[in-house]
Amino acid sequence: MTGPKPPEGGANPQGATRGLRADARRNRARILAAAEEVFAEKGPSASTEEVAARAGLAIGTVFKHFPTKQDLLGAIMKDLLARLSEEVDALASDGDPATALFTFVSQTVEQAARKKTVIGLLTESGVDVRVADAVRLLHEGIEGLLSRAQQAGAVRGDARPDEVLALLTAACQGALHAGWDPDLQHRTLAIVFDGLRPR
Amino acid sequence: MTGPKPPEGGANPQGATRGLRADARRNRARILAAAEEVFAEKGPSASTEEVAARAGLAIGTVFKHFPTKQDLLGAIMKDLLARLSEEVDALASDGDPATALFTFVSQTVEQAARKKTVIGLLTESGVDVRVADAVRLLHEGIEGLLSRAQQAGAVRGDARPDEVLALLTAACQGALHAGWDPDLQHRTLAIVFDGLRPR
Amino acid sequence: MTGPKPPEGGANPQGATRGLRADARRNRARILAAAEEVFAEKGPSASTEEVAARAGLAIGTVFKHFPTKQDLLGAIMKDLLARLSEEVDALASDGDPATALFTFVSQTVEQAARKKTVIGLLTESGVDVRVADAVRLLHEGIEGLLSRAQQAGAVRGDARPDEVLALLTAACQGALHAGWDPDLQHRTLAIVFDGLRPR
Amino acid sequence: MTGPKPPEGGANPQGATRGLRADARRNRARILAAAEEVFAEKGPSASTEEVAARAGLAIGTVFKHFPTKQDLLGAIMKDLLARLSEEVDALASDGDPATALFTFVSQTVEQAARKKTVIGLLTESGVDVRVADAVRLLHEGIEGLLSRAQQAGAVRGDARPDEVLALLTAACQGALHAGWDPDLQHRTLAIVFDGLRPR
DNA sequence: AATGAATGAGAATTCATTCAT
DNA sequence: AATGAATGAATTCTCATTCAT
Repeated sequence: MTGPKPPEGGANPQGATRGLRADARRNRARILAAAEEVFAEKGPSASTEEVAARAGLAIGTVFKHFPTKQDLLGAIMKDLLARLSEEVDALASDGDPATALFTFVSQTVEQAARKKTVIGLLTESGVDVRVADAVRLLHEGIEGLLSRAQQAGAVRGDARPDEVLALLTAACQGALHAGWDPDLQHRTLAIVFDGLRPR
Repeated sequence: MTGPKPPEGGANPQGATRGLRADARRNRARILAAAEEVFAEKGPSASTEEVAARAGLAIGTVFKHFPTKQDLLGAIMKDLLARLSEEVDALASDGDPATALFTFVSQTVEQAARKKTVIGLLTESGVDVRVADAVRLLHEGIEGLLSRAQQAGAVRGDARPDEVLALLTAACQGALHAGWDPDLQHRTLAIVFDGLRPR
Repeated sequence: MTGPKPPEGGANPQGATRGLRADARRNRARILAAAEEVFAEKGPSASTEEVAARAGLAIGTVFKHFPTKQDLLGAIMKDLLARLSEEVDALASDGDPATALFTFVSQTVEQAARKKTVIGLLTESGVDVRVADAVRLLHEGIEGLLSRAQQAGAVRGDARPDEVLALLTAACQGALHAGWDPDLQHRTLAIVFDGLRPR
Repeated sequence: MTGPKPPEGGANPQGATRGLRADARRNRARILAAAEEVFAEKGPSASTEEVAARAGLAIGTVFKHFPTKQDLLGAIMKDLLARLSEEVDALASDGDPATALFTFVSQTVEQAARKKTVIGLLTESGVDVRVADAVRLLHEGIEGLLSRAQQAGAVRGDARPDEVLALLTAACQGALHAGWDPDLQHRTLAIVFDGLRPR
């Protein structure tokens, strides 16, 4: 036996894609993109078949990459959370501490509305273990943003991270499901931010 | 031929129950109650069969009253909106203008969390005609509550009804899907309310 | 609510069919008959769809009666065992003790070959609880037949019931899967019966 | 161009392995061994993928050697029959004529039970052409064993080879599917052997 | 030759909806 | 009006087989 020859994938940040052939990795990404779109538009009860069609792949390929629908949903969340964490980190390192938190929230809500992502599912309720780590990561990132904003005097001292996350998810949900237009979105967030400022 | 005995179409607020025999009206109510519970617990993808079982009726009876599942979901929403409107009206007539709006919001969010009702669907996106009226009614009620609160100086003058509704639905969604515990719910709403107060 | 009106099914021996409407009971029987044929011909991996087609019913109907394929297989076995037990009882009450056991075995093997039933699966290995009772019943019946035959001096005294059942199932399997012709079947059983006689 | 190097088609008993490179021949053997195990454990509906995994090879390699699953099953049978024929030959040449037949049957049944091989499929019904030769070979071997035993006075003169094969397959099936324990197996065969002895 | 990703037909199961009783 | 059995399309998941690497 000559043994398998994994294309030694160098330093790849996406753990799940390591050890996959180039084409498989490409398809995996396509599936995730398609799934994010489809589930955002039709909710988590959309069919896996439709995800496959949107990705331009056969249904079997989707199930080969994600053996159950739950796995697929979980992978989307993990991906989404990872992206948000990156944004948090970016803002934390080069943003103005006084506004970085608000920028992050605005940005995320806008994205939720625009890309109709499944952020509504990105919370701790019903999340399986595989996603839990990613959630914790985001928590910590927000915690950092918040404490900086508080030190800068931009946010009241008694606000806690879980409240910020609650407001964030609520706003995303609202923007997503109730179809807020940009103006309404802006005005609504203005009120929320006012609530977060020191009196 | 004796024919059915419509109990005179007097002034019956529940439009859909006019012209039904007493037992049929009772069944209709039972179905709605069961459906609200079931869909709350398992989401809108729960089966109609289960609704029938919970109501102690045969599946055929459910479909006799609500020809499609959509009709059933629509009826629940209408019911829910009607109940909310009633609460608004009650608060408008005998509540303290300065606090009635906040009370209403708190109350509604708490209910959403506790009863896990389908309030998430109670927005204008994707609402069929039959529910539109009920939504408008709630809008108007909130408008009244808001303007009173503003006149009493409890809420900033530049807040608009659609922002309040946006915050309400967002909070309900958050409470519902992210599983806020009572404490988190309270603290989060406190921030929102602070944002609504005059500076 | 008027409540369901089960057609008070009198004295019905088939426990599982009690409380079913006449048409449902008829269909249940049709499904079992079709399933017995199909699984006998193609083995247990034959599709439920084919069973439905053979029964002239929609696939949903089959799954309504037997929620899983396992349930269907289990029901067939139970049925088959019940039928065998009846034959044993009949032979025990009016047959000649000296020959009843051999008659039963011959008869059963012949039937297995002719009707291609799934008798091969009628053993204790991998049998779920629902069938266990039926198996026990058959055991007891054979035990009775055997002890009578021994008392009549037709069968050696040291033969045990489990050996008889083993020979029976083996012969059925052989007849079924190896396609014994009537002559071969007869000659083979003659040898087995000789082995069971006192020396 | 150098081309493949067929290791001269000398006198190789395993027809199918002629003309294969050494590593390919090794893989073929590995696949057969894995397949025998897997199909024994899970029945013929086990997946080819699992066979590949057990063999430590890629699925493509399995299909390269055996273009269809049927081919794989057929090859296993042929292998098994060949092994049985060898045992028959060995017993015929150095065993006691009076007991060789019984030894062979006992041995084979025990193996069937222990290794849960696919012997159940080793009969004439549904056997494809590729296996037919091997079956014929076994027939002849048994015929030899039987006539010797008859000449030695250990088996009744009127027993015919097809009866012996029928009893053998039946016993294997029984042992395999009904899960006979060693004790039951022994007692059951004792009866069968008694039936084969001269009275 | 070997690999393993992709394919897509097929299988089990669910469920909204219809209709005979 | 109510019942609940039947329907069949849709869905999730499996697996034999093909084929680009």
